[in-house]
Amino acid sequence: MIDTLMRTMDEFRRIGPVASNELRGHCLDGLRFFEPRAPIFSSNSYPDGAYWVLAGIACRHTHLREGKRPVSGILLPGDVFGLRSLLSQRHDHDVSTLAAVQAVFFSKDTLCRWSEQLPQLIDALWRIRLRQSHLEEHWIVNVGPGNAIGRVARILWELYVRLHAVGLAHSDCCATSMTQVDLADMVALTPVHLNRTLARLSQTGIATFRHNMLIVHNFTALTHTAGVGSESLDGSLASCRDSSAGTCRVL
Amino acid sequence: MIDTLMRTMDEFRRIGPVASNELRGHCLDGLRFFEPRAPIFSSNSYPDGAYWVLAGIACRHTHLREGKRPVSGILLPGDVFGLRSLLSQRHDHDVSTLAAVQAVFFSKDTLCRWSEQLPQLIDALWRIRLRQSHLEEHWIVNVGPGNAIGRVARILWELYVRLHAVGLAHSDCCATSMTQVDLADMVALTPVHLNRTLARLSQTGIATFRHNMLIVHNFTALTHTAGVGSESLDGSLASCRDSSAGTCRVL
DNA sequence: CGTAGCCTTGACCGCCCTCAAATTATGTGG
DNA sequence: CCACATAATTTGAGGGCGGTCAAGGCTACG
Repeated sequence: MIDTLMRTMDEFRRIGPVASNELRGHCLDGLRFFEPRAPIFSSNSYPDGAYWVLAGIACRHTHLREGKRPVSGILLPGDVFGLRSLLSQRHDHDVSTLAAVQAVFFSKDTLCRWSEQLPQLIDALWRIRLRQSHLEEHWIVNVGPGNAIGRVARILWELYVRLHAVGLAHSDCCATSMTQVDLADMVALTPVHLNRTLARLSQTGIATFRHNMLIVHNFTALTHTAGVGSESLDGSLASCRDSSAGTCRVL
Repeated sequence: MIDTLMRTMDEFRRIGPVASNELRGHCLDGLRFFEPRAPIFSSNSYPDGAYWVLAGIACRHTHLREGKRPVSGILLPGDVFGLRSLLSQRHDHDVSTLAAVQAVFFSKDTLCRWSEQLPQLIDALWRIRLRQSHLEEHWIVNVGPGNAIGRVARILWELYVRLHAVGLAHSDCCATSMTQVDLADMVALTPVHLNRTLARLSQTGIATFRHNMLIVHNFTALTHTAGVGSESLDGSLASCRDSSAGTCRVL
């Protein structure tokens, strides 16, 4: 598991054997476990470190009055969170698990030390974070305009592609660990209307979502329904990789 | 003008006199001008550098079929753009001016050189970029759920606060250089309904938007209408500052 | 004075929300 | 394994918010 993620990280930034060993060693010390449906970070608390997800599924969200709980991102194995909050000195949103999560904790001290001694590691983490930043922008573009079916298709598309990328999908089927209420929060629809929209996607033979399980019957149609942006999103998912073999540190 | 921005940058990251002079010198060489309503970056092109806005107003946006043009961020003096695209090797959205813009161009070579010799400068630029990242997340939280009046209030609130912060507002009045169509794209409403919503805000004595000019009559009510998130947004705007006086480079 | 862009207003309609209830999973203790 | 409680999904009916189409007014500029 760790090996797979290390290879993925290496695509973002070649970190070399020394840093690789340091990181691998830290994965043993800093490993933490979280129950399903448990909070990891809460808003307005003060961060003391960052996490690297090894297994499980989590999400970024906030709590609004009236019970609204908009979700602003999905965290899968290989993703990093808590990094940005270290700079801004405060969490501006919550992070909670959906499925049970294993994550490696990097304390602020550890990160500061690496920043001096193994800056390529910090660079790699930032590049991983950067990819999420791209996804967030697509989230703005897709959750704002567009009708219900387009937004839902967009989310299912992202789930399918990303879960596949980290090996959490088998053929056209993936376990999302999400309820329809979770999905509703992600696309800013009511659970009732989300359910109707899912029914439409199912009736048209595009995708089915039942019991936390997503089955994509027609990926081409799903991509098309999700609308423009999917191609570029595809690029975003693959991007941030360090094709220049890392001559620049922070760039 | 440059002095003011240099001071602001210094709050994000103390960069010292050497870097300060280097940056100031570069502001003369790399200065570029853009007409109002002109493109600066276009999607799917390949980036060769980043910009630091000295004067004017621009925005990030994309082009969707059906003429939709969702806006994902506003760029004001002091803001940085094009930085993230350098890492991902491709622009995933457009940047266009609203008002005429003066911006300093940093070529990829320059940034790479600084990355080696004056890393605190790169760090400062990233911290500035980071603040925008916070705003983007609030954009997701606010453009998604919530009704028209809340979304519009949210945008007017951000405009008012940010324009004030960079001295582009006089008392309760600011020139936004935006049409109602621009605003409509920012909140994902049709121009028609945006107009009605603005009328409501005007009738209730909260704010008026006419002829590119925003006048806030009741800031407290505007903040309240914009809803929760404004307080934390306030924090985001002020955050990312380097209160620890910069012992860590990238952190 | 005329044209073009922007703003404003009206009428109509459909998407999505709200409220409510029925039905089906999931889990827990007996 | 069953009875029960709780959570999640499904379906229905009705209404409001915001979209769409269209026409008219305002402003700027040549």
